[in-house]
Parts: sequence; structure tokens; C-alpha cells
Amino acid sequence: MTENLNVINPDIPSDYESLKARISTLSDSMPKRLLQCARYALANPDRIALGTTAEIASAAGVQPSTLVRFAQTLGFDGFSQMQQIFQGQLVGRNSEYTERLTKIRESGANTPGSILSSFAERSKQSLDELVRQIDTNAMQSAIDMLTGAETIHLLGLRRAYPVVSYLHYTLGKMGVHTNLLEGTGGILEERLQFISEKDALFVSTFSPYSPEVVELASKAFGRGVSVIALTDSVLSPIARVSSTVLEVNEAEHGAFRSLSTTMCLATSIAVAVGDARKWTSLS
Amino acid sequence: MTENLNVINPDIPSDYESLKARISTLSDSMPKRLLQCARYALANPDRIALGTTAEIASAAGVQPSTLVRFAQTLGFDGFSQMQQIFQGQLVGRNSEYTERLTKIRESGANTPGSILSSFAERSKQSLDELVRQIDTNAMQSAIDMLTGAETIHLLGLRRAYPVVSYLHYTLGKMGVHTNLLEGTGGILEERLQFISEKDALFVSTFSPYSPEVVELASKAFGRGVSVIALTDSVLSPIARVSSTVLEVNEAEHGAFRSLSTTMCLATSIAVAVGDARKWTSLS
DNA sequence: TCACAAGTGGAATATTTATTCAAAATAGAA
DNA sequence: TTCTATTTTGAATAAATATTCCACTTGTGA
Repeated sequence: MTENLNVINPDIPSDYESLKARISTLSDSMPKRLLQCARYALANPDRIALGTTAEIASAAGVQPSTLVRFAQTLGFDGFSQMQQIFQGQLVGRNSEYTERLTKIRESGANTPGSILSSFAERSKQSLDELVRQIDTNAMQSAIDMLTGAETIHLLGLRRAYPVVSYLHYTLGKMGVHTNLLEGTGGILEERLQFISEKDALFVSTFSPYSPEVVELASKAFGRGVSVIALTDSVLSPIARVSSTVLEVNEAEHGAFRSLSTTMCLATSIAVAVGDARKWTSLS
Repeated sequence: MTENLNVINPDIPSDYESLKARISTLSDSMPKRLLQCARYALANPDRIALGTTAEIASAAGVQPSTLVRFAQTLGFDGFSQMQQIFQGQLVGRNSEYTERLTKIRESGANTPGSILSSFAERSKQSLDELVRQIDTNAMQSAIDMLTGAETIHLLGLRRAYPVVSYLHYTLGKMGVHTNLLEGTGGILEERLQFISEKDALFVSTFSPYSPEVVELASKAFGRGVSVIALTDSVLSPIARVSSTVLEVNEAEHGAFRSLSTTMCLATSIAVAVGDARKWTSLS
């Protein structure tokens, strides 16, 4: 490991922006090969972040040792230390959120305001991730299935219940025929007979997954019903018994998870389905 | 370098999506530690991309060698080969993401992606607003009332129902005694008698406000019960009949509103109350 | 309960990777 | 040109990292 001195050494750029600034200042007085490094680094930051000295050096047309000298010229101990800055940049957008979060955490204890800010920050982060990671094909096929269904059956217990009850409300308001499956155990099982193959089953469950929900979905799926699952991981047991899986990583604060992101996705789906139904019913 | 064989070996996932699919398929037959790796990898892909076996292993609570076995189970030669897939994902996404966003904005059409990103964008704005505009005094007094209450009665219909049902679940999980008021009209009215003055009533309603909710809150308030209202405007009829008002401006897309922001606030309150109760019950 | 298979931990090893260093090359000044 | 100060090179070295291997543990079916 590197010395602790570095942490307080003001000569070491601590983020990508200041590193870029440093490079541009020093580039005037740089000899040929170091300039070559500078150009390459600014043009291919991703490669610096992920590559090894050997790979990068050969791509930039210099020696590995030159790369080390380059990093040292900029104030770093060596190449590895500089590389971390490039890696931080690659992780990208998240850095601004984590920065604000540490500020919130530093600023003090569990005041209502700080809890709220923390949840809000994480929710925003989580929303970004949602848009970035969403499988639009899966989303489209979910919407198609829900649009084509005669009745949409909705199933979700515990934390997932608010999600499906909101879908029930929203879809209902748009004139889509929905059926909210409630109750547990045997009562729930009995509902299965009312789900026809022309229908769709929208099911949601999060870790720790409700066994009764998975089981009912599994039986419906086995009978040929379109099953759309909204869950938190592809490892979810529901993933194996559904036609389409929508994955969402919910924001959390300590051990507690909000529903912000999940609700955003659910609402979007409801609106898309409502929209699609409107067009098909008009024709 | 690895053997060329790997390039044509169909058993090796070549991109992040197929890797995820592979993990999902094989996770059934995975023993404890490998499952642990699988979960960690899916939850922290960035760390897999950038970390060393030692770092990742300790973060995931396994041995470095287990990480290697995990990669081999998925068909890779070793950890390093698997890591490349995660790195590829990391590089691709930033550029892809912005690219996708501009495409969505340009097209303007109501594709699933555009609806989702619009909701997500507005939700983020709305969350910012929430943190900025929240009346922390009101929030604190709401938390105090809910903490001091013997039983917390929860009331909300239509769009507000998911909010209170989520509070019901979350508070319940923290050991807080709650009572979710359901039904409409006369049935609802009858519940009033079970609300004691030592209790608190958490009520939520949004425009167009449910008359039955306002009426029940009004009666409870008249009888001296602490009423905490979560609504969308200080002009809400519920504001005049409650001890504390929490206001939230929800994100909307066209005529449709999400519940992201409201859920964020509700969760924060639940966590704060759970926290406060823990301390008071300990003393 | 036993025997056997499967899985796991962690030290030992092999490999890769960063870094150093001294010799060689280059550029600049007189 | 010659001398000196810089810069570069690339092999040598040190550090780190991934991977293997085997003793040990855990689980399983008879």
C-alpha cells in the first residue's frame, strides 16, 4: 500500500477534473514521450482506467516505465495511484451522489431531514440506474402482454402489495380490466381457476420472496398464462416462472428500502399500457 | 494471455446480459458460497469490474479462491476472464446511456423507454423539491405524534391507499402497532369508535380528495385525536382538520402522477418513527 | 451411524504487473 | 564539435495478484 502522506498531499489530484487540469498545465514543459502519454490519456481515459501498463504503453507507443514516469510527473507515487482517478471517473455519475451522501452522513445524526435527504439521494441514484439498466425489450414485451390481455390479474404481498394495488388503481382508472388478488394460502390458490389463458398475470415479489406468490405464478405459468414479473434480481425465484422479468434495484438507507424507483417503473408501465389500449380500442 | 480456444468456446458468455442469464440459470445448482458470489456480483457489478480478487472476496464475505471457482463454474478459465465482461459493461454504459437518452428525447414518441425516462426525470426533480421545501418542523412533529401514539391508524383511499398500506407494512415490521382502515362509507365510519385519544391517525388524500376520508379525519380530530395528514397542497380540505400537514408535489407525466416522491417521504417517516420508538422503548 | 461425495478454506505457487535503475540516446549550450 | 544535462529504454527486480492444490468440513444417502 501507499503511504498515508498521500492523503494529505495537496500535490495529488483527487478527481478526474483536477487531473485533467494538471495535465494541461504541465503539458507545455513535457518532453516528447510524456506528451505522448498525456495525449493518449486524455483521449482514452477508459483504457487507462482498465488496462495494464503493458497494454496501455504499447497502445500509446511508449514504454511501460514511461507511463510510470508520467504518473510521477503529475504528482502520483506511480501508475496505479493515477489509475484510480481514471477508474473513479468511469464509475461516473454515481460519484456525485456518493459525494452528497457522505456530506449528509457527516453533517449529523438521524434527524428527520437527514433521513429524508438520504432516501431522496439514493432514490435519485436508483432512478438513474433504472433508466440506464432497464431492458427495453422486456419492458416492451411486458406492455404487449398486458395490452393484449383480457383481464390483468395483479399479485403481490408485503412490500410488493402497494405496487400492485397502485397498478390496480391506475389501470382501473384508464378503463383496463384488472383483478387484484388478495388473501394468503388456500384462499389465494382458489383464485387460480379464474385466471384464463387469455389473461395476463402481473406478479411482484422482493427478497425475501413470498413462496405463495411464486407458487401461484408458477402454476399459472404452467397453464400457459402470460406472467410478467417485477422483482429485484434475476436470481429471484419468480424469474424462472415468468414470461418476462422486469428488474429494479430499489434505493435503500441502512436496512430499509423505499419504493420510489419501483413505483416509477410501475407507473410508466401503467401509462404505456393505457396508451396502447386506447389505440387498439379505437381501431 | 488465454488460449484462443476460448474465443470460439460457446460455453463462455461474451457480454454482460448473457452472463447474467447464465448466472441466473446456474444459480439453482450452486452451493452456498458460490450463490453468495452470484448475489454479490449481480448487486455490485462495478466492484467486480475494478477490484482485485482479495478486495472483492472480502467484500462479498468469501475466499479469493471461491471467486475463481465461481468464474470457472460459469465457464470461464478464471476470475480475470470473467472480470473482462464486467469491465466491458462498465465502459459501454456511459456512452450508451447518454446516446439512448438523446435518441429518446429526439424521437419524442411514446416508447416505453421515453415514458420511463420522463417519469424518472420528473421524479428526480420532484425529490429535489421535496428535500428543499419540506417543513422539517412539521415532519418532526409528525414523527413525535406517531412515536407517542399507542396505535397508529392509517387511512387512505385510491391513489393514497398504496402509501398507507406500505406504511402499514413497514411500521409493522418494526414492531409498531398499526391499524389499516379499509372499506368505504358506513363500514369506514364504524371504525371511528375504535380510535382512542391516545392513538394517532395518519391520513393521506390527494386531489380529487376523498370526502369520506376527510370526514372521518375531521371527526377524529374533533374528538382530540392527533391527525397527521400527507397531502398535495395546503389548500387540501384535510389540512383544516389535522394537527400536522405534510405536503408533497408528486412527479407527473401528462395527466399521470407517479408515487415515487410520496413513497420516499413515507418511508423516511416510517424509518424515523421506528428509530425513535426503539430509543424510547429502551429507556 | 457410517461412508462417500461435494464443497470450502487457506497456505503455497505461478503468473502477471508495476516499478526501478543503469546504460544508451538525445537535445541543447558553448 | 564537444561537453553536459535530460530523457528514454528495456532488462532486472519487487510487489501484487490470480490460481492451484490439498487437508478439512459439511452435507447426503444407505
